[in-house]
Amino acid sequence: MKPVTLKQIAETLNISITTVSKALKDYPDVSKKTRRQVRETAAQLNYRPNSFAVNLRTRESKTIGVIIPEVVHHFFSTVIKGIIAQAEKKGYLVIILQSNESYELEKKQIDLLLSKHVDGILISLANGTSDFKHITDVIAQDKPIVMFDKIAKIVNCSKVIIDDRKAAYTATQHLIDTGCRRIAHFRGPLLPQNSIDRFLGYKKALLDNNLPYDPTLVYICDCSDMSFEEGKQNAAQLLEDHDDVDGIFINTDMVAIGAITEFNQRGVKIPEDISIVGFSNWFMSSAITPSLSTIDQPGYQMGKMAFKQLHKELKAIKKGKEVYPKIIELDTGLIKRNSTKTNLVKT
Amino acid sequence: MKPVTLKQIAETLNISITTVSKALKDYPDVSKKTRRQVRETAAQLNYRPNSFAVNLRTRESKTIGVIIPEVVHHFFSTVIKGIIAQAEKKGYLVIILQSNESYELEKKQIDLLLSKHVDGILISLANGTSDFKHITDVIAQDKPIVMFDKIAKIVNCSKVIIDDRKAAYTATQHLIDTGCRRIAHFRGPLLPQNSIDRFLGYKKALLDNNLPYDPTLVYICDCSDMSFEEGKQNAAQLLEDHDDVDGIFINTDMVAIGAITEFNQRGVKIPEDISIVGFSNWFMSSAITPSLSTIDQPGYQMGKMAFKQLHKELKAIKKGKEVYPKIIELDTGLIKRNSTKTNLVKT
DNA sequence: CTGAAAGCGCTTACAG
DNA sequence: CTGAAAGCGCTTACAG
Repeated sequence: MKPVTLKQIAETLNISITTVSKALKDYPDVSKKTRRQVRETAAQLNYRPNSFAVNLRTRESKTIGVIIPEVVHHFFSTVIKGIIAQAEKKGYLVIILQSNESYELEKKQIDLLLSKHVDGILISLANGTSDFKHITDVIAQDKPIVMFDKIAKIVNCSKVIIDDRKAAYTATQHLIDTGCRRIAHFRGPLLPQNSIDRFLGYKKALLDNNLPYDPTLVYICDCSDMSFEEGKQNAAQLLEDHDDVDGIFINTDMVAIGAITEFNQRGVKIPEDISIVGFSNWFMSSAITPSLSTIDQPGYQMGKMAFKQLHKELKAIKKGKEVYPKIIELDTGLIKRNSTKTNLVKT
Repeated sequence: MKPVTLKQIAETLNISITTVSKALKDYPDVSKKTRRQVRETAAQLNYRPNSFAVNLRTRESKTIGVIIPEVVHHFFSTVIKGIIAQAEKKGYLVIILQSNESYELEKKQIDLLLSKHVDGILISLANGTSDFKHITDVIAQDKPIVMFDKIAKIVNCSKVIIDDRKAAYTATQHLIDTGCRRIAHFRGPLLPQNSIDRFLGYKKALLDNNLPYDPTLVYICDCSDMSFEEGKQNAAQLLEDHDDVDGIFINTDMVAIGAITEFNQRGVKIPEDISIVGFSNWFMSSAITPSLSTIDQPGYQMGKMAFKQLHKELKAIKKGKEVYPKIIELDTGLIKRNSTKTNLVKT
């Protein structure tokens, strides 16, 4: 069954293709009667415009691309959900690609999306990405690109982020406020801006409270598929290295839950012996025992805002207006649960 | 900066567009010299074929659509990962839509994908879907569609599934083998085939072992966002209704983990008082205490196979061959952990 | 080995 | 109010 075209509608009604096209697009210069006839016939024949032809003419695909390091990830899949929902509202379709944290793949995928002529791109950078030419190339082509979560400060485009430094500061301050004095940090990989910022927030909180910063208390984890295991391993290592630690601020909930599991198995009491604050408010954080104090990271909202900003820029470009990159910072909150003690009165 | 076209390359080299096109596509009837020149110029100008024009001519978009009930879901996001990985290998891009378990949305999304002229569709049905005209319409248009996980037996298309009934039977049998005699079931919603099949497998295992089937021991949960909470609630309700239950087979791990959490809080001993088997082998199942015995459900593999089958059909259709729907059944396995007792010798 | 021409299905400036 | 015509960028059957 061949798809129905404008031509067929035109022939059926014995009028021109032009008029059919106009009638369907509600041009004012078509008689009511013709318009009605055309619409009826189109419905009857189950006409669907051929989007390739439309795209070729209008130079719009009504499709955007999303590149994300990892799909199987609660935070990222929540962001995707936000993007898809918002995009659908505005009539956009979403192509999803995953970089597996690889710079090479990310580069290829940008190329792929560009050759598919997506209208714009949403990206969260791979951990391995330290060169940004593939991104600036997109911008140079006048295609809007919006970064979210894992961004590059140096690239001049819109970004949707949280204030990782501030959030980490709050988390660490909470540990201090509840009596911790020797606080370790399980950080993320070295390159990504957000793991750097969380580390800096941790450090600043220590210094502002006149607590010494001790680099041997900082443990790195890749936070990839194995992050639950990494949490267990780091926790075990920490117990071996330092018997005086009384608090840990952990880069991400999954790792924190690994650590809690390890401590539980070894009979280390949380929060009595060691208090823990995680990051992201993964739903399992409230399910584990003890429940995990953590920072709430609004993934759905982030996806939604990222698309909204992209859409704004899309519209601006279409009108030939200048686009000014915008940094959108979403609020985070500290969620106090049972892995930290109740606040002490500040002295 | 306007995109480079074949015309520009042709003008640069003072040859025809035809020859440029042929040279880039490795047609044999182009001289080596011309081919080299064209390739060089194309690279220099950073030529990218306009996919709309190509699609319009070739009637292929090299894009497929995926409709899934929920993106923020460990099993489904794993399937998506498998689909994307396999599709990328074959040069296909993947548009992802989520039905939120709504039949109405699902219908609209099929329409959307069709009007975007995706080459084929992969779908896991919404819980609410009981009419399949939107699916058979796709098939009638000679577009291949492959169902996975949540399928409709009645629709004549390819499907990638597991044998839910058999897996549930195995899970229930394991409870019986380890000494349980009064076994409850937390099942999924009423419509989806896989929750029906899991229920039937549970029932059959009871009957085959001469254990009475008691409908009051079957609890329903929607398994939506709230499924962790549902597990807790059902567990609490079960304790109130029946104090003699010694085992539960639970439709999905997330619900099972909710139940475990509730039992832990109430001091019900697992597996001594109540044994539990879940379904899906979510990674948290091995993290929780006690770790959860469960059925391993190969999500990545399922996504991979679903795309592979679609791709096969795409190629067949292109060659004008007949397509024969195929049912692909993936293996599952019982994973014994600490929420069930060690096997007793069968009497 | 090269190229002129038709055509994919649509949109839109222009003429009447 | 209607329609002939050009053109988006490509592919390919055909002629030379």
